[in-house]
Amino acid sequence: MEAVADDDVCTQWSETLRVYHDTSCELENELQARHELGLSEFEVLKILSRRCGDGGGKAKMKDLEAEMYLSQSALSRTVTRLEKDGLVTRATCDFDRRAMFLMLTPSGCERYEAARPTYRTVLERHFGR
Amino acid sequence: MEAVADDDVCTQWSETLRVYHDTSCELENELQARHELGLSEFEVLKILSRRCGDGGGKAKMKDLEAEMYLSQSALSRTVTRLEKDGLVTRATCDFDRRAMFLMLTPSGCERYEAARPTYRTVLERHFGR
DNA sequence: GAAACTTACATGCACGCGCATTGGATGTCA
DNA sequence: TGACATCCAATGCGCGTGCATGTAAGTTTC
Repeated sequence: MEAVADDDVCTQWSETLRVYHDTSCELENELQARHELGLSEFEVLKILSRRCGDGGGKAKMKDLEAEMYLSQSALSRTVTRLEKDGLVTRATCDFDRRAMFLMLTPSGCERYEAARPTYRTVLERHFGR
Repeated sequence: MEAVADDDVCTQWSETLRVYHDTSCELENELQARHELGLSEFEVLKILSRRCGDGGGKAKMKDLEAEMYLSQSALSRTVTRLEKDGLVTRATCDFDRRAMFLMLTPSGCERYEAARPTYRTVLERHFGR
């Protein structure tokens, strides 16, 4: 019974790999095609919109980093992209001028809300009932 | 009950993301540090070694591609890397000169066998009992 | 059997990632 | 106060990936 467990971990890993790749590819493609958003970009918007409900969620970079599976540098550039697209604004923090606050712009909020159904649909296709 | 299902798919996806990232990062790091192998490289060796048991498994590129979550171009380059390291050899197929056969070299076989315990250990740490 | 199509693999290219480093701000200790 | 460690974010760099394309070899159609 213990020997069989070896096969199990491989199988579980293969299955995880399959689900991850299928889902992330489709998410990436759909979000890009329909909303001009990468998956990382979307995830940032998602967290920001959760942060402060509606009307401009804000969060520090460090907090975002902790909630995402993205390195500090990758996150920094993702935010740069979002900022360039006008979906997010950076603001220095008064209390700690090393830190940066992020704020969702109205346009960012709008884009996120538009993309959310696409996101859900894809997830439901892969995990749904 | 149906409304809750929406939360479920997100949760399932988050969980998949977490497991995938944690596991693949650790696999990548451990394989690289201990055996100078990337995860993609290892997966190719793994399939090849399964293909024909011991003594030089061989397979066509197309078959490999079908078994991996890797684009055709990425696979081609992965094999180039493996070939450069002497772990694999390319051979043109007599019957179809477009196709390439891949063969595990003794060195490749050895490297794979050495790396396998590392691979298993990591998987067991993440999926085990 | 020649032209049109398809298939297998390699390669140019752009992009996003992680690692390491940098630069500026903050905290600490003597 | 001055020296040093720590922290936050940005950036240089190299790498692996996917997409689009190129090239050569097989297949189909007439």
